[in-house]
Amino acid sequence: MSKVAGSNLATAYEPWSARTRPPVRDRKFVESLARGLEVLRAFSPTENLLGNQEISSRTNLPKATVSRLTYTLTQLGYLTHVERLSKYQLAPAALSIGYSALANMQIRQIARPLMQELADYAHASVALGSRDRLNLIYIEHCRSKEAPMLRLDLGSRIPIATTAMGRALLAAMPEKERGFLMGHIARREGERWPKIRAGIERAVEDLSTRGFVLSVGEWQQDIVAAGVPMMLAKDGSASFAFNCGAPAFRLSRDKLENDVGPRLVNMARDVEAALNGQ
Amino acid sequence: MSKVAGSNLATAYEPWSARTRPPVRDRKFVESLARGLEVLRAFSPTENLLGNQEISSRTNLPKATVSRLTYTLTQLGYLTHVERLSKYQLAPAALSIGYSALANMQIRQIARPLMQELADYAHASVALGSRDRLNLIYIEHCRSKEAPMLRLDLGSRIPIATTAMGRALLAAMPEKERGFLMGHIARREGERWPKIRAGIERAVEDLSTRGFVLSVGEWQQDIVAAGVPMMLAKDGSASFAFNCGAPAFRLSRDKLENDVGPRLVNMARDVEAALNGQ
DNA sequence: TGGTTCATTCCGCAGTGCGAAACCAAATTC
DNA sequence: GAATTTGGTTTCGCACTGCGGAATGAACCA
Repeated sequence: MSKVAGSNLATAYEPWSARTRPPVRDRKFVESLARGLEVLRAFSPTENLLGNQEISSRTNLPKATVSRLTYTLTQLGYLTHVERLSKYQLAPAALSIGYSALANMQIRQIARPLMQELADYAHASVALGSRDRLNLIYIEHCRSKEAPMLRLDLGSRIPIATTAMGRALLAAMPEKERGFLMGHIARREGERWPKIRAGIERAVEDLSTRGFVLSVGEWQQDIVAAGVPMMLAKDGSASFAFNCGAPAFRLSRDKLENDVGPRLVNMARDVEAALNGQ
Repeated sequence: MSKVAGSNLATAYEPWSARTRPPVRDRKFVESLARGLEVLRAFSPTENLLGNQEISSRTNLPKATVSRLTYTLTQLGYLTHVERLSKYQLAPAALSIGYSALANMQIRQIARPLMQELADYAHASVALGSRDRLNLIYIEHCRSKEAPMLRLDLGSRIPIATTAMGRALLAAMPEKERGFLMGHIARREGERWPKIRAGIERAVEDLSTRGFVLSVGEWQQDIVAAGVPMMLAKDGSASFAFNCGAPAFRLSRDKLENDVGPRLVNMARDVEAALNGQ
């Protein structure tokens, strides 16, 4: 099945923005559904209030189309129309979808206790994420009691290119797929690309030599973290990654490299084993 | 604007299932988007793995259509196809939408500390929810430290008809809208309707006399809770509700009625004031 | 009053999305 | 191992949906 049209590569669908018009005509693909979802995606924690115009420019969809889509989404309760300055905002219905997703992932139940254990041990934050386009989405997150740090909740998106978790995933995926994603990242980052690229290449290196990768202040100033991938299927689909991180002053690089990193690797192996055992 | 087609009443869109074919032809409404989203909604924490057939029956969409929609949603990363027994499952992308929704609601930041305070005081759970069709969706939730109880996470759905939170909302909405929703509930509940109806009517009564409503074991055996509505706009849109609940053995009915309930009302007023102050 | 900026609505047409039915594949049963 | 069942996918021709450029409307501003 799925003789997939276009540039699909293990569902590495384009992260545009500019949906370059369907090069092949795929009779199975429902365009207007995709467009509608693209509208929902245009919203983010920082860009939370958007007018039709803005949505239109962010998604590259014609104004008239956006108007109809927002109308529909509002009818259905996924958006609310803020009269005051006629813009739209995500509404609760949008939540309900996502959270059914969370409830289903048995990987979370299995991983959580182990993650918490490590978090407590390292006085750090341990998270589990999965890729979505060029981001990672947190699907589980444990923090140590005494170190309430930057609060990333379930569902948060972090970039794939500069974070430990993201690089772990990149480093672990098939060459070809990585190349594909890197292409997109490059296009997006422009200026900063060479540096980012170096980081990724180091990650590939690190992963093969020590089993985990690092990000030391490369995503957020003063945050250090280690990352470990976990590929559940050999084809690269169903892939997750863990990170373990903390503010630099709380977690020395030495400890990260020689203690926490290796433990994170073990933890990932344990989760993997438990999952296969199931 | 929004000379709305069909039976829309303050976005009280049908909770079907059976989308009775658009009686009026609404040129603005994008049907296939609605259908695609309906497919996503078919999944729930309990029904987490669905095949095309099952989706088809749950949504009343023809097989062929569902096939195309699931194909599309999979392409986009909202569903994953579980090879093993060819069914679909919600994927992380579904999460990311919901998360952005949460992050935006300033009501949460304002309400949280007050909610936590009450939760601690009452050794109970305090939640804030908003309506979505015939459910409520938790958008904030605080529990007392020493009473880890049934774990309802953000995004959980609870029924509107039997819970304190739901009835609070029902009781507070305009007569006409309530009637409309009750019609749907009735149709859905069949047998149980008379009892449920009585509960709702008592809620209307309770709300006007004491400002809060109760649900004593009517949703879950042994769970007692009080509920208070909060209407932000006079038109009934943008409406939320709070609850405060606990296992029966931990919270006596007396305390609920005479202490916790009134406090919950005060809390809601405070939040309201703070929001208007903003 | 004329110039901006946005949203909505029009309207004719292209082509998408539809869905009954045919087709397949895998698992069961006889 | 043929026949049935159960689900998923594909076909195919057509209706009508959804499209989008352009016109219209509605605020706001100077």
